[in-house]
Formats: sequence, C-alpha cells, structure tokens
Amino acid sequence: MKLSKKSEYGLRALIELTLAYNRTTLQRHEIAERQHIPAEFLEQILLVLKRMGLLASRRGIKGGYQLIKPPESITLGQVIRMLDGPLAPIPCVSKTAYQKCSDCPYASTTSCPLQHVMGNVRNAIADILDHYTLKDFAYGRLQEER
Amino acid sequence: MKLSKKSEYGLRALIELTLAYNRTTLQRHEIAERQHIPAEFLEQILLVLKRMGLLASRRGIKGGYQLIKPPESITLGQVIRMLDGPLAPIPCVSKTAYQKCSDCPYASTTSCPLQHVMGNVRNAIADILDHYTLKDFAYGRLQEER
DNA sequence: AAAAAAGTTGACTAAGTCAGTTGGCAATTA
DNA sequence: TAATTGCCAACTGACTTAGTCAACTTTTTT
Repeated sequence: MKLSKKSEYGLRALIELTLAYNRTTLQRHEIAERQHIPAEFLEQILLVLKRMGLLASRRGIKGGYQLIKPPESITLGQVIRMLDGPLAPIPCVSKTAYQKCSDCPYASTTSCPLQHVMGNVRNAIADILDHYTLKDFAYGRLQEER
Repeated sequence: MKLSKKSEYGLRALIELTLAYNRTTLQRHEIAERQHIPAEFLEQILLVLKRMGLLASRRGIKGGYQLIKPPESITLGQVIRMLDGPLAPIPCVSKTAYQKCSDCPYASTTSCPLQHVMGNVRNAIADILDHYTLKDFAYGRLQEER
C-alpha cells in the first residue's frame, strides 16, 4: 500500500510547477532545492511527465520546465498512475489495467471475497485521487469530508 | 499501492481457517490445495499469524492449524498489517506506525499538501479494512455502499 | 565561432524486497 | 522407533527502488 519516492517527488515537483504555471519556467535545480529532491533523480521523473504530455521543456541557458496543461485538469490519480502504475491493490480490480487472476480458486466463480473487498478499496482510493487536482493540491484546497 | 502475495495468501488461508473454526484443524497442505498456494510459502505465513496470536498449531501426525480468535473479532486490516506492514501510503500519515518525514520541505510547516491528501487516502483504506472482519470475508457478507 | 549552460539519454549500481525453496530439527502419533 | 507433521533459519533468483554517472545534443551568450 505504499507510495514510491518517484510519485512523492513527482507530486512535490508539480506543486512548484503549478505555482509557476503561466508565469515562468523552472529549472531542475530550482525545483530540486525547493523540494529537497536529488536533482538527477528528479530529472528522470520530469522526463516521464514530459513524455506523458504534462510538461514542456527548453534547453540552453534560459531553459527549464513548465506545466502545459491547466492544473485544474490534472488529478493526482493520473500523476500517480504515470509514475507508479495502477492504483488498484490487485490487478483483477484495476479499471485502468485490468488483468484476470490466473490461479485464484474463485476465478471461475461468480464472486471472489478478495476481489470484492479490494474492489471497494480501489474505488475508495480512486474516489479521492481522481477528484483531487493539481490546483487543489498546490493551493491547499481542503477536501471536504465524505 | 499493491497488496503483496503474502497478504493475499494469508487472507485466503484465513477463509479456510474461518470456515473450519471450532470444527476441525487444517493441515498446511489442505489449505494450500484448496487455495492454490505454494505449501512451503504458506507455512511462513501461517507461522507469522501464529506468532501474532491468531492461530494455534499442533505437530505430528494429526497436527494442523486452527484459528483461535473469533472470526468476527479480527479485521482484514489487522491481518494485512501483520503481513505487509502499515496501511498508510506514506509513514507520516500512519496511525499504527507513524514516522515523521525527515527531509520534507513542509516538515516544520503547519500543513503539508501531500500529508493532507495521503491522510485522506489512508483513512479511506482503513475505514474499509478495519471494519471488515474475517467472518464477513469468509461468509461473503456484502459490504454496504458508503 | 567558441564556450557555457542546460536538457537528454542510456547504462550502471548498491541495497533492498518479493516470492518462494531447501534442509535440518522438534514434537506427536501409530 | 518410524512416520508424519509443524518449526525455524538460511538461501536464492528475479525484480524494484532510489539513485549516480558519463556522454551527448541543443541553445544561448560572449
């Protein structure tokens, strides 16, 4: 049930990039310093986010990274899936990366106890992370109780 | 956000042991066959659950394992914590194994965005898993929507 | 044009975790 | 005492995590 450092650093970097959105670009080392992230590791993460279309970058002396999608249109769930893979605790309850379980004794049954409860867990996680945007995140919008 | 095989196998084994509760003991290979779990790996798991006080065992020719706590008194959350560690995605939001984050830039701040959202996630997970008992699980009680 | 700054890429690595396997020992029963 | 079963520790191979390093390309400044 753990969040990797990759996702943690990625999300923290996106706080900075969201705050700079439409205002300025940020260089790797600026983000790294502000968020205490190893700069070389951060780069890998920023490149993934770039390939996924969240960021643009410029090289050269006035280079840097910037967010190119509106921060209210990106959810934390999307970011975590890019960096860590599916949110679901087991593949057979994933909506974005479903895989049927191979040697589960309930595979041919109508209902598997584990699948049932883990389905609930995955929905609970996704309900939060897929409704929380980068804008909410960076500007500290409090999420109302559910 | 993944559940390990250890926890998956442990929970599935506990289905069998719950169904046998107060009726009979089960041997390692019986559980292994019914739930398609490698018997030697299963043993490690059963021993952990024994050390944690859930199971009793007898050696010798009529040996086996049995559940010694009422299945309605044990939650899936407890079991998963025994086998996988804390439910929380990051240590600084764990209730059972809290650790303050060391080099987070918000460490001395009143509010950390990541801590806030991950706290919600950990509560959502725990709300499900800490209210779902082995009895519910083994006998397929459907959990009402929330 | 050359130098410098920055991003890009791929390879590499040390440490740790996961999912088991193996083998010897201890207790129980027949 | 022999067979059976659980108990325990060590071990293994594959994989993941969290980085690091070196070489290279592009862009900008001088």
